[in-house]
Amino acid sequence: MAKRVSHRDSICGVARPLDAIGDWWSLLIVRDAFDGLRRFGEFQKSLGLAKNILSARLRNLLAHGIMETVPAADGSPYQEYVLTEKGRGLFPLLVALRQWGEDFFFEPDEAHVLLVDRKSGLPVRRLELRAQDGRVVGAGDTMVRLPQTSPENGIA
Amino acid sequence: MAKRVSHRDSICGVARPLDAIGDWWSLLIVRDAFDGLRRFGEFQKSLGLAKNILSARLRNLLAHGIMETVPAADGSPYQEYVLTEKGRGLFPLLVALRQWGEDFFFEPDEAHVLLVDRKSGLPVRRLELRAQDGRVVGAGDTMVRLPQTSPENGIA
DNA sequence: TCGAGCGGTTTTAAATTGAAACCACCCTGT
DNA sequence: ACAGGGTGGTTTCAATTTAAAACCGCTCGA
Repeated sequence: MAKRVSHRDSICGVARPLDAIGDWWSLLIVRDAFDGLRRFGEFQKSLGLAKNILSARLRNLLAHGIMETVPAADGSPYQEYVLTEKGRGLFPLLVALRQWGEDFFFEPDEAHVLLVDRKSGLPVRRLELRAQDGRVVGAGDTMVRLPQTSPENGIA
Repeated sequence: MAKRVSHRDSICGVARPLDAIGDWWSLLIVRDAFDGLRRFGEFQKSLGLAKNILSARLRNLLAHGIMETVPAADGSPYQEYVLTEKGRGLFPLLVALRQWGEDFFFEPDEAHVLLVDRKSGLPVRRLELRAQDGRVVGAGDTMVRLPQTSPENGIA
């Protein structure tokens, strides 16, 4: 469960969150939670994974503060799993993943779900990274700056 | 290697790309590739993973068209691994992951790398999802529309 | 009080991971 | 020619993780 990462990775800002999510199942659970699923059985039916795995993944998400349990909500004596603010912070990541999937994993004419703005019903725009002045920047237009040392290339 | 996902997932637009990436190591390899790393040994030294694992992950990334091998580049008789356009399409996802990490995985005063605009040297803006009319939309402002059926809630 | 649904845990086999050893190829020096 | 080192892997094997299935306990309604 606790995958050890190198020091370089622990400061890098990418490996640490990856470690918290755990594995892909966790991300699919989070996606379903955004969909409004809350109950153990709902996740299990939606994802089709074994109950012990789901149990372990939920426990991990709870331990990392990505989800939390709330007592009842609709009378039943069971608890429900809901996203915390930290968990809701994963929304852009899921959108990025979805848009990447739309770009490269579906044939142009292949049917797939579409993320639309609830108010207008129109598809949302593409995620774009912008600099402070509003320019859209790509990977090559960015670099990472290390904490106190001199700048260095890449997006590390 | 080939994790089976349900039909619901195969159309969902999230599970399919997840399956292609494979696991977290692959995403760290892609991150390093954005950093300019190209050689087997560079990846291995940077990530500190076993050579057989790196070999398997690179093979998987090649198989999914996320990276490709190019013959030489600098005289050496070896091949190099570079991102394809599909692989470069993962940039927003990595940025989303990084920004989430910055938000929730570092103490306010804790040193961490910063993604900056290369031209201005200033930090990049936050990724924002916008509707066609330019409004910033969050998870609750969106829904998914299935291919030919009636609309349905959630971000599925 | 019986049974069913829900939410797990335990058990067990199978698959995956990862460390280390091994190997092949090319280049360099002598 | 050939010894040695760097690079890029594959193979081997033990240990961990995964996953399916059985089991368990609780609550509720009949």
